[in-house]
Amino acid sequence: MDMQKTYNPKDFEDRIYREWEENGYFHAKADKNKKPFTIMMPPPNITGQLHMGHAMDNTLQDTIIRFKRMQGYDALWLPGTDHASIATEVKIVKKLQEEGVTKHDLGREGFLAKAWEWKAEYGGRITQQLRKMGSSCDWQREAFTMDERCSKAVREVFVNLYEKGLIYQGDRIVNWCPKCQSAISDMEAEYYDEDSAFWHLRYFLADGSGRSVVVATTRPETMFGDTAVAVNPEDPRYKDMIGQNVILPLVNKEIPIVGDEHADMTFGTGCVKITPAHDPNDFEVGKRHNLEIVRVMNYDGTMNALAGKYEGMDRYECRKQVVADLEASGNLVKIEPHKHSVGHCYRHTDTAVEPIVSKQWFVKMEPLAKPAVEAVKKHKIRFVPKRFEKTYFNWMENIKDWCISRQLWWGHRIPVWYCADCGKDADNNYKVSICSKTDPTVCPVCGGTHLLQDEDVLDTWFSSALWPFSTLGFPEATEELAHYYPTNVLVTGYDIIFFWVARMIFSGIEHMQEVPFKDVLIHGIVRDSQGRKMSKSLGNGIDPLVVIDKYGADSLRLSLLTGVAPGNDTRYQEEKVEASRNFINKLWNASRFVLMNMDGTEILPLKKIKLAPADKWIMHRLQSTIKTVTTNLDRYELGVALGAAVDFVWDDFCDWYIELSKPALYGESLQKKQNTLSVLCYVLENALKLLHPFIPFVTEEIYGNLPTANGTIMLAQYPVYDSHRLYTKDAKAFESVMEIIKGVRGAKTNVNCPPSKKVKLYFVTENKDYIRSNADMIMKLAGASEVLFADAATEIGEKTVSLAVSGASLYIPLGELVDIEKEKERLTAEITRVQGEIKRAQGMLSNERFVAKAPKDKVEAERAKIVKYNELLATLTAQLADLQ
RNA sequence: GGAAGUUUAGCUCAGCUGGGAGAGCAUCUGCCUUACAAGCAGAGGGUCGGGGGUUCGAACCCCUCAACUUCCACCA
Repeated sequence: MDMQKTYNPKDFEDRIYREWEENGYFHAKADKNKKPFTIMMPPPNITGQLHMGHAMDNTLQDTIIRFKRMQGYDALWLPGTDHASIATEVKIVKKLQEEGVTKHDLGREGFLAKAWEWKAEYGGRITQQLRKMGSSCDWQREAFTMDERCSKAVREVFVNLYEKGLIYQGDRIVNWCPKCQSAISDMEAEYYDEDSAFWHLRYFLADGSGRSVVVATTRPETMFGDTAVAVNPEDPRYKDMIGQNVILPLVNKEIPIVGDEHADMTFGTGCVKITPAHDPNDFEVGKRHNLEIVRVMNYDGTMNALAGKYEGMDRYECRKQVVADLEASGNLVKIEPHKHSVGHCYRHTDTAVEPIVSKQWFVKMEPLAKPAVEAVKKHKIRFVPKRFEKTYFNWMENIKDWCISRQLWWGHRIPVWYCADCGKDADNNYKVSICSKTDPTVCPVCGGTHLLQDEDVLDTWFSSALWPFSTLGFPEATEELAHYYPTNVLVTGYDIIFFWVARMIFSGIEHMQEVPFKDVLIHGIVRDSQGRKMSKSLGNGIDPLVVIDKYGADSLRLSLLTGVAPGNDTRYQEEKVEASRNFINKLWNASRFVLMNMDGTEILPLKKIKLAPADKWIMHRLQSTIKTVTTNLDRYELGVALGAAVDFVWDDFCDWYIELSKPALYGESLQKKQNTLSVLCYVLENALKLLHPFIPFVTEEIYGNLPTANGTIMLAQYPVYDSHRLYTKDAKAFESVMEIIKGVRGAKTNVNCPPSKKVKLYFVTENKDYIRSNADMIMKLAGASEVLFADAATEIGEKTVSLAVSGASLYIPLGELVDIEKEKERLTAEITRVQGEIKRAQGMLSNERFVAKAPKDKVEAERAKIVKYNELLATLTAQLADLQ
């Protein structure tokens, strides 16, 4: 036994992790004789390192999976990382920029080589961090969204969807980031309010009548792409102009006035310029009226040849110039200040996205969304907490097609080839395209060999969506897939429900014909101590590794789990970590206490011990704690579960039981000592097991020192709630004495009892008779030899005993036992309550429909309640009469 | 415009299907007592955001108002 006086995690955390990993304790063997329990780790992006959010996410998962593993499940927690197409590419480009190189300098292949180097470095860093946290994942099954396994799955899924007609290519308005030079999905655009203006422009009618319409726009530079002006067909102001032409200023082009519902009579001037190539609504209007689509901007945000003399100008510069020119030509009516929100690229937050028409690949969502909604409605998937189902439905029921192509290099390349030999059609599209699971070499039409693969890569979420099965070997029908799929629970933050959770659900249903997980545990985000989001720009992020270095991984984990409720945000505060560390230190020292008193005493199995009342009491408390912790872990109420375990250790075990055990440990009877030590050992061992999922390192370390451990490892077995071990009768008796003691102003005991001294028990109370009548019990339980009374608090000091007693002492400063008036009040209230219950039950029973229709056991339960409460009422009334 | 969440002690937060207002930290008092000063014993501190309602009984259910946060949609 060589435990140090204070807990020092650095002494053992790394060593213990190494032992776990080297001995393969986290490897799930796809054992068919065991029930599987599976969690897929949300793969962190390889863009950098883990932050507090990851720490929280992984602590939750680790706690759950350790719990299940200890319960005997074949528990698989599959780790991995995400290539994070756009995010990573942006980072690499930035790094190259610092070196003075562009990605085009390197070329596609050279760039990808750099990307893989990046992956090796950052991916490795992340997995090291996970180990530091104590994450018990199965490293032998580690996956990466671009490894062979996952890429194969991506290919399979793409081709399947393509063949079903659920993937199509089309010209659509997409959010275009001029900096990434790529399309981004609707969700990747972030909207911020910006101060801008409404430019009111006058367009004259072409008939020379001098009549005009005024359109209001926030993007005057797109006017060159205008192919119509829309007015509401019901609008009396403009009704008669529909069908006529107006002249587009600066370029003197004639465009028609069309009638369309899109124009809101009450908004702006009621006239809208229609620019189908640069606005999603206009695009729709254009389709309805068969308008030409004129794109006037290049993909880098500059104007193209169709903008005439403005060609080559940056979009904002062009805006200025156009406005100036319009003013000069007298077409600018007014400028109205206007605040509106503008989409920005989530990777380049300083860059406004440009809605722009371009050819992209899409997934048709409607047929996929439907069964995905059903699955949740039919409770095949359960969100915890439930309210997030609403968020999910809201999105799924209004879903738009998913733009999956990105004009990037880092990612899964779209498995579509074009035949250069067959050439292009009038619309500049290749005549022949081939979508295939294997790389084609010849054109099936002309037999030519000049095949060109589509340049684009897939949205990074396309591969993440397949994570629950791509990692298990899909499309191969592997044993793992059969055993572990569907997984049990997905743990993630609410910020990612749309991006990821929803897409995994419809992907799982579509490709595996089964939901990917049964439960979705949604947690909040970790904010800083002032409640702000942790972010790079604010510089308020806390590095989990720094915290671990100072306090140890267990303390961090504990602090992240204390008091959390599913779905709620938490704040990171160093004081919480400190408090957690203090608890662990308490546990450490309680363990030291037990081990120090061991002196080579043989530990007996509980069956062979005649338990003293206090022993039975602590066993009873242990059992009910096990029950609370287990049921709450199963409900994903980790905060509640942890709270119960901590309270048990600190309050019941340390503050009471250890104190109560001292007389026996320091007393003369070897038998008593052995018995007590055995119970101490038993309770400690089980407490360690209870806490192990939360704080794995320290519990493992202490466990290794227990004589009962015998070199075994903690993972053995989670304590099982066992009603036979409840010892109800004695425990209840003891508890009632505890009540007596605690009830008198929440007193606690503290025993300071050197060997072979007798214990005197002092009470200061006005209700001596009550104590006397219970004296025997109290003495027995506390191991005291005498019960004495002090007449006043002064006699034993303000608070105590150390003044009054030399040698052994157990002090219990007491005040009033029970305040009679208060007790009367309490009884009266209780009687009212019971009367209420009876009334309620009678009410229910008098309801004929209830009696007729409700399940019989419910009706019986109500009858039983009436009997029970009537008895209770009688005793209460008697008690009240006693007091009078 | 639509939706969700939050509001409980000085701070951070628990409080499960309505039934005695809780924890940690902070503050104050007394203790280096032989597991632990990262500790022990005790104390103070809350009209559970405001108002209304249902109920024998409301932090919890219903209505309403207020403040804060978040998500979605729209923004010519």
